Formats: sequence, C-alpha cells, structure tokens
Amino acid sequence: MAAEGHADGTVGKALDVLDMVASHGRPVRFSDLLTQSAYPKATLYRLLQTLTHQGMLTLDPDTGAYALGVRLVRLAHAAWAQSSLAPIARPYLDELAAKTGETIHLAQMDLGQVLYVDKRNAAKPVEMFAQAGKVGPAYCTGVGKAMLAYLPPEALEAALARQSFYRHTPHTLASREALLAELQAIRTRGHAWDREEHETGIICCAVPILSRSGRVIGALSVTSTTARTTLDTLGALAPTIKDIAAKIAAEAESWRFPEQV
Amino acid sequence: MAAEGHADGTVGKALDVLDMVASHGRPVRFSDLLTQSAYPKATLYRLLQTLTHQGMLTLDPDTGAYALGVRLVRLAHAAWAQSSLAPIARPYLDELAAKTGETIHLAQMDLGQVLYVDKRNAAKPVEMFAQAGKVGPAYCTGVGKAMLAYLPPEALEAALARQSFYRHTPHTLASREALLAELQAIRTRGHAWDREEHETGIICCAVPILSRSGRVIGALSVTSTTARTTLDTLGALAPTIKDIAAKIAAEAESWRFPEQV
DNA sequence: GACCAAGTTTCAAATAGTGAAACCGACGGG
DNA sequence: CCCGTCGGTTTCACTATTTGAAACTTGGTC
Repeated sequence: MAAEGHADGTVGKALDVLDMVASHGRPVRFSDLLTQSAYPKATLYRLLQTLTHQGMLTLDPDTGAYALGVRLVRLAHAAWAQSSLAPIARPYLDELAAKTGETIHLAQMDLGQVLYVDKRNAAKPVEMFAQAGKVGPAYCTGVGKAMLAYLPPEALEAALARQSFYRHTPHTLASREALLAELQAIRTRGHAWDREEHETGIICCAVPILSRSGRVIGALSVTSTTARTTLDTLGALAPTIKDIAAKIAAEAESWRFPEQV
Repeated sequence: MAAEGHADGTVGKALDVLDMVASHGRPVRFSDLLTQSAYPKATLYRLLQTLTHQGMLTLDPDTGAYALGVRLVRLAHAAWAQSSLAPIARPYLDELAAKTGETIHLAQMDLGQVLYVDKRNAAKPVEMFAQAGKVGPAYCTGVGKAMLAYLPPEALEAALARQSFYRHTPHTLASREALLAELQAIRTRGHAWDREEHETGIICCAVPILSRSGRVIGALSVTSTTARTTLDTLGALAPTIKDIAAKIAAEAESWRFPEQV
C-alpha cells in the first residue's frame, strides 16, 4: 500500500498521503505517517496541511490526529452515484437475488484488484454502504477472473503484474500460466467459476458486464456454499446471470450517454 | 460550486476539478469542463490527465468523457467507515428509529453546510448509500442549527459567512440576527427545533453530538410532519434523543482513541 | 479540399514545491 | 530548577514543477 512507483507531481503525492491515512483504520498522528512515508518532514507536513485545508482530511484538535475528511464523503456520494454501476444495477441485483436466493456480488476492476460496489446477501437483509467498497484479489475470485478474461492485452498484462498468486486454498490457481489457461476457458465458456479458489466451501458463477464496444465495465456473480449447492446447479443459473448482466450493460450505456447514438 | 476563493496550490486546483466533475451528474467532456472552469485549456488538460492517471477519474475511451474513478470509491469506503459517525452510530439510530417510529437523520458539519451521513426512514426500509452524502443548508435545518449553536466563535463566523439565508418558507429564519438569537435559545434549551423552516409541513427536533471536550462532532434529529405530530409531542422525545446522542458521543470517543485517557 | 471544433503538445517564464536545519513548547527526569 | 528530548511547526535559499499562449493534430462537415 506504500509501494509507490510513479507518484507524478504534487497531486500524486497528496493522493498518496490520502491513501496512507485511509489505510490506517483510525486517525493517525503526524509522526506515525512520517515514519511510514518516504517524504521528508516538512514536505509531509505541507501535504497534510493542504489536504486538511481542502477538507479532504480532518485534524482533530484534541489529539492532533488526522482522519479522512467530510469532503471525501461528499465526493463519495457522487462517485457512488455516477461512476459505479451500483445505482443502475440495483433493481437488477434485486431481481437476481429474488430469482436465485443466493448472495450476489457486483464488482468493478481497480488496478488489478476487484472492487465490490454492491451486494445482496442471501441470509441477512441489505446492510449499508459499509459492505461495498471492499477490495479483493482478481486472480482467485469469480468476478475477478470474469473481468480479467475480457481485458485487452495491455490492461491484462498490467493487471497480471499486480497479482500476488498467493495460494489461499488447495484450489487456487497460483501461477500466471494456470490463470491464463483458465481465462481462455472462461472466454469460450462465457462465464467464470470460482471453485473454492479463494475460500474453502465457497463457490460462485460470474459473468463479465461488457459495453457494446466490448470494454469490461464490471462483473456480476452468484455465490453459494458447497454445503448448499453444487457447481452444476449454479451453472444452470448462468444464462439468467448473463441476461441480467446484459440488461445492466445496456442500461449503463443509455444512462451514461443518453444523447449518444 | 464553482466559486473558488482559495484554491491553494496544485493540489487545490486538482481537487477543484474533481469537484467539478462530481457536480455534474454524469460523465463530462473536456470542453464542457473547459467552458465552466477558469483554468486555461492546457492547465485543465494536465490536471485531468494527472487525476485520470491517479485513478481518481476515468476517461471513457469510447466517448472521451470523464467520470469519477474507482479509487475515489475506495477512498470513500474508508472515509465512510472511519471518518464519519455513521458506522458507530448505526445501532443507536436503529434503536431511536424503533423507539420513535419517525425519520432519523445523522449529520455532520461540512464547511457551513450540513452533510447527512446516515438516515432511517419512517416509511420505507433503509435504502443504500445513495441516501447519505446529501448536503443541505445549516441555517434552516434542525441538525444544522443544533451544530451551529455549539460551534466555537471563529468556526461559527466562518459558517455564518457561508449561509445564503434564502427564505425557503414563511418560517425560515432569514437573517443573521434572527439566527443568532435562535442559537442562543438552542443553547439554553439544549435542543433545536425545525419549525417548518426548510419545508412546509416538516418539523423536527435535533440535538448536537458533542465530544467530551465540547467539540461539535455531529447532530441527530427526529423528523416528522405537522400532519402527524406536533412540536410538543416531538419535544417529549428530546430526552431520548439527547440520551442517544450522548451514547454515540461516548462510543465515538472510545472507538477513535481507545488508548487515550 | 478547405474549414471548424475538439483535443493534444510545445516551451520559455514564473510559480510553487522542496527539505535541511533551526525553532518552539511541552514533558520528564536528574 | 535546569537540561535533554520529542512531537510538531516554520524558515529560506534552491530547484523542479507548473503555467498558459500559441502552434499543432485529428476527425468530422459542407
């Protein structure tokens, strides 16, 4: 999380600092950040000041600790509403959840990682935003592989370079080669499996959400447990999932550019 | 929204651009932003490039339109979880909603504006994040006035300077003087009313959430309609609301700085 | 084929950012 | 009571980054 290769300009550094503050789960002191960051004291200080002044961070006067500011929450709202697929997809997720009775995930790709932007839980009722925004690995999740499979070569390369290939379970595809073969299989099959590759007992069927021009804009998955379902049963849902994914894609396109062709 | 007085440094400008993109409800073209912003072409172009490169914006290659990027969503999640009171307050909001059966708002102060960070709706079940993140005026809402009343002098001054004092309804306190008198009344009373000051027919009772040191960290309100309730009935709930606010304050403090005194 | 609009690149001048070091106030021994 | 230290803030000469007018592409239109 602190491994920076290319912090272009002052803006990059500032955002880097923002990430640093975000990565701690709680407000951080100046000195904590100082030891963690590569920036010299004065530079870090100024960056923090600027960010605070801009409302992206808050400096708690009682404790002298920095926390993420409210301006970020406000931007968050906008980001959530406009950038992510979540608001468009919501009714479709509901539909899919109702049809399947299983856990649904909606994800987007973020620099080689999977960002979950919305979710329907099989058991519990919907929780608030806290559930979304989580990130996960791409190489060993259904949604991750579904998106990787349809990435253009350069983007795929960039994404692959960021995979850890840690073997979470005995089923994890823990090498570049194994993953590439799997991606090929996904392309011919049209959907991706998660065969307990991330967590034992958890399986899922995922499909990519593609724009008309073939660009990956997200992925959709139905998750279950080996205790309750088999891959085959889940596979029977694939057409339904694809159908919903197509609807989401269509709506995303028309909603985002209504005046276009 | 485009009125900038103090865009310090490059970072300020970049964040300004970010806001500009966010303020449009949809992806924006370069030229739209250009006409709107004061920045010269090349400058704006570079800022957009940097932000895009940093993942804060996305450039849709099909249409050449900029939208908020996923990195922002990720930061958003962190901001939501750690900066705002929402996650801490959630169970208490539920409790208050159950007790009162009315609409509950949890808000924080953001540069003279009220930022709603969570909500319980009387009628409908809880919606997703989309509901939170909304901003509203401070001078004519219950939560806004509750927070203003307990702000230190300089902060109050800064906040007042940003109020529009637009007369939304006949009951709106549309002058600085009227508002100041009201704030004094709120301090002695311990809670704030909204007497149909923002919307006709909507009333509410709000209390500030204060840290042990007396700093304003948020506000909590119970809202209803004149059709259903009176101010007096709502006022009877004031002790309950204060109680919940105190609990939230206590938890916020212990959660954020567990190792402190 | 010339024209126009949108987007991208250039380059010298000017601004804004850098960071070693000095400074400050609070704390805690000795 | 004084001295050393620790977290945080400020200074200032040095430099790298940012700036923006203008030139240049690209792609679509008449």
